[in-house]
Amino acid sequence: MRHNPVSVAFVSIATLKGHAGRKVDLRGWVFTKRASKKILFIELRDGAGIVQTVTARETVGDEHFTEWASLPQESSIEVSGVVREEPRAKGGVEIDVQEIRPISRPTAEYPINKPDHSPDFLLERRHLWLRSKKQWAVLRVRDTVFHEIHAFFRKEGFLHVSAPILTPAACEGTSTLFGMDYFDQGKAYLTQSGQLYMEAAAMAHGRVYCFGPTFRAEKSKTRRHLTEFWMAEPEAAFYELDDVMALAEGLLCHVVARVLAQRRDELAILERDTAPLEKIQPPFPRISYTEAHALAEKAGEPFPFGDDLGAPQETAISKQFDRPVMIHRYPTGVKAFYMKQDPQDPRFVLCVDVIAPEGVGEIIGGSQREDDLAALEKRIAEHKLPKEAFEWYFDLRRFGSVAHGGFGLGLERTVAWICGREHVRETIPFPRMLYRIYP
RNA sequence: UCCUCGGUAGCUCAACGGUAGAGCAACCGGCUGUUAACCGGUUGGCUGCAGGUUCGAGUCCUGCCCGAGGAGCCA
Repeated sequence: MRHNPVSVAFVSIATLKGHAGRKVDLRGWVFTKRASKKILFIELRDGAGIVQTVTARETVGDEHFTEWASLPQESSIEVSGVVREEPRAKGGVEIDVQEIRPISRPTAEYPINKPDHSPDFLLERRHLWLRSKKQWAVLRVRDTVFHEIHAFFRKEGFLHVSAPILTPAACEGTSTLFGMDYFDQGKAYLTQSGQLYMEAAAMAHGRVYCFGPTFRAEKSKTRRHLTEFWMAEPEAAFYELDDVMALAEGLLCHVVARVLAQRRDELAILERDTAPLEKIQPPFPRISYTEAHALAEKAGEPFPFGDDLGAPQETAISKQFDRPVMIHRYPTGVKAFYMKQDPQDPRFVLCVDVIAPEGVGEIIGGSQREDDLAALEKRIAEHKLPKEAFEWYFDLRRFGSVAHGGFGLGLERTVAWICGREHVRETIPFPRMLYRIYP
């Protein structure tokens, strides 16, 4: 069935408008098909876009017409035809087919054929689900978010530094880690944060960030959790909490603006209302934990003062704003050991959580770090963490300690928010979750 | 780990304790500038697994398996 390739320049569907009136060669997959006696419509998908092809029986003859009309969904094909401007078509152009050359016919019925499948069915076939329109759009937005996070940090003078994936011990000592045997040196773990290593790198380069996969072995079963997800973690020397908040605000505004500029079509495919995204402009509201506590109470979601905010509280608070909310200065007891105590009030630490609007929840967690050696050693002891493992980390305070801080941004939650997706599992190509590691 | 809900045709779901059904998909035919096309027909089942109650279980009971949502934890 494989034909002899001739020296033909294949055209991308994304650039078809510039070829109006000309004959082109395309290649891709049969996305949808509607056939009748005289006319055949095949939507061709080539990865860059989708275009409807039109085949007339009287033009191509009975034999060809019958053969091409029988091509099942997801057959791979080459198409030769003339580009015609067509106001009735979705993309403004169509292809008048002269020839279709099948490359490979499916050997079984394509399983994803109607938009009424359950999440479990689709996740089991994630390798095929990626081809469908909305999933295609989500990954393109994700690509832009990924790229623009890098672009923003470079613009702000941050150097990319890769953090290790394998680590000797818990970074934060809170979450459960994926462990493995590491030769004769005992256990190693998949990283849950590159932050501590970024603190070291910040003392070498001033402003740094890492952006890589992160692993949490927690048995979380919610639409906001994955066991493997991607996190961007900037860290900067001489940064105080206000600087950390300004950086987070700048990053989110930059990313949203770039997605709006570059991914209009994809957001339309996702039926995402872009009006809320247009509002993502500085300044974001900044409220203290104490203010958040009062706000939650007023919104009918009270919780004990001193406790961490739960998902219902976060949702209730974020509903009262039209842009991300920064909640800062949480009680010491509910936050990680490395966060610096507030000199104004030692009951609190200099941290910030950024809650995305529209119910997605926390997308950023950050803080100013404890830069005083004695205070840090005390916190390590309070959290019952093994002091020996942190000797290198103490060195950062022994040799020229300075104020510094940073945050972690969850890529999938950010993409879920921007794309208006219910669940983070749709925002990563192959999600790893509590009960799923296939495909 | 806990709470709630679910598992029936390839898919999405119905079915009072009394002969397992519809829509979609697939296949065949018809028709149409179609676009979640439409119309007619055909095919399609160990009702998650194991036991129990009953004249009779998809339905009731017990245990297990699998999944979804939420809680906790976090990004």
